Amino acid sequence: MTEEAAAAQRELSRGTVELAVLALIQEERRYGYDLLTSLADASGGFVGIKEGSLYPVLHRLEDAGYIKATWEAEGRGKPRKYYGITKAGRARLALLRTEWDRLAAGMGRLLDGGKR
Amino acid sequence: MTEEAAAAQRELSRGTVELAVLALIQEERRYGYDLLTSLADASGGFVGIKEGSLYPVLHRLEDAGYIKATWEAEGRGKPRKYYGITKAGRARLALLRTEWDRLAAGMGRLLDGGKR
DNA sequence: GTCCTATACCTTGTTACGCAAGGTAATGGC
DNA sequence: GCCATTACCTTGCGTAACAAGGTATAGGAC
Repeated sequence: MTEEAAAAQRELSRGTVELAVLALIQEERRYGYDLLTSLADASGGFVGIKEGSLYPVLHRLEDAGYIKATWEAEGRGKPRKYYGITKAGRARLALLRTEWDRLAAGMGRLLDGGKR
Repeated sequence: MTEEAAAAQRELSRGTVELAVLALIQEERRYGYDLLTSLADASGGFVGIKEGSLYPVLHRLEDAGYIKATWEAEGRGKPRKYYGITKAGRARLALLRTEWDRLAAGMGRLLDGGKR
């Protein structure tokens, strides 16, 4: 992957982070550090996020009441902060999902027009 | 459309503006003011852009050598600044299109995983 | 025993995108 | 004469994502 392509990917994926994070947390409870790899995996490597972005996002989502954290020390290593989705989070996820579908459809139509 | 949904749409569509604009200009030469409505139309209303965003984007694209402007006064009204795509612009468009496809596929996979 | 790596949390400062809110100017309808 | 529309533009703002750092624990390498 060229640097230009990577930059383009970064730029395009702006705004998808909240949606991606919520989607993963809804699937099952997650902790931050896990999300770093899970995000890349679940999207096939095309939705990434860096540490410096992730934690602020998680705090933002928690402040908004979309996710809720509980500390868990299971003996191993440092204790982890697990996030679960709330009822409001599910509603938010549904909304973002809808808007994403619309955007994807809109872009598809737009790009398709150029091909025809 | 609620304000929340509109905000979500704005947030998600960040980074798609350059791609959308290039796609439309590649289709046929366009001037700025026309793009304001054409963009919304071509995407079915789900990719929008405001004046305050459009002109900076056009200048950015022109500075980068992706599009090229020519003034045309066809008797009617104020003269228009028509933009055409350059060779570099076509390459850029292809790259963005590829990255967009990947992002859309990645998000699709990620969101699908949550549904199953 | 100490060092390095991986795990796991976090913050501060920067960049740049897109928007809101303005400004300028020409045409045409009423 | 005036207002809406077309058509270009700019300045200032909010904020998202990143880069680059910091803290701390556990476990393996040597």
